Amino acid sequence: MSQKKINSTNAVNELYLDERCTLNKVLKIIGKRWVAEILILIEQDISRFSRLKECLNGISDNVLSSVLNELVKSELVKKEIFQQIPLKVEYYITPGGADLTAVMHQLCNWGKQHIPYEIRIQPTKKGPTI
Amino acid sequence: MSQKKINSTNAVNELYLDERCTLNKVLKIIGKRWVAEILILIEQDISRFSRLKECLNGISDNVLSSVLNELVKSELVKKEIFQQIPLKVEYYITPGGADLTAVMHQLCNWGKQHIPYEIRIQPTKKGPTI
DNA sequence: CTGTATCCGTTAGGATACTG
DNA sequence: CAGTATCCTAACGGATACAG
Repeated sequence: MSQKKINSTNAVNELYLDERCTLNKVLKIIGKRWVAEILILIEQDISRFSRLKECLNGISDNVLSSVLNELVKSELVKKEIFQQIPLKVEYYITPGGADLTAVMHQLCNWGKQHIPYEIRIQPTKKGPTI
Repeated sequence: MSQKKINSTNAVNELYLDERCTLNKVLKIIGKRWVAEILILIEQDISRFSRLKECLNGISDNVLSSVLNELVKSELVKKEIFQQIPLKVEYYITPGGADLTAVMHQLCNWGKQHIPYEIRIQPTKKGPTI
């Protein structure tokens, strides 16, 4: 990274816009439904497709599949395929993904402090909660 | 005021995630387009509707308006109306909102470290001077 | 100046059936 | 077991006109 005149309004604005842009990219990845849940489940060693589906009440195959593909593409998650019968696939979190979940846990803590409790629906299937 | 179909799978899944962890509620608020930018602009004392619109290249009135309403409703932002002619309104961040932007800056830092550089936004319009 | 009302195209999310 | 292919609908984001 090159040194810049941090005092100039120009440089400050440039930095700001750069930041705004990057933050946008991050939120575009993790801001979609199911993504945060899935990432944190994988962080907690729920590594199989079927296991993830068990933990996520109501998700359909294609949605889980597409989210996993996105996470792999974004390099938050690694996919390992074992060529066996029956087929076996495992997902792991990457170091970058783990860094991200750390911040997401802070987001979650913020929510616990600032978002009021509203409706409670019935407890759902087994699986670790965040 | 559109009413939601509460028995659709879509709404059920949304509720499920909301209940499962507040993280999903948080992301539902800040994960939409423009929301993060607007919140950070308000944090940086861009308090007027017209000023925000200037800073956000391309946003339309109704979109800016609806995002602001959401932020007020979520108590991340306070709205103060001065009954004058012409009308004057100011938005400022709440303590809870400020806490949230702090975490958002961490998200942003994560992005800077882990998201490869692509396009950089050109600072065409005048932005805030921090 | 600060919005709301309405309309409209695009996309995210989901149901279902099928495959290696 | 671990997906993909299709089709479908509701919600989102935006354009425009107008109002307090």
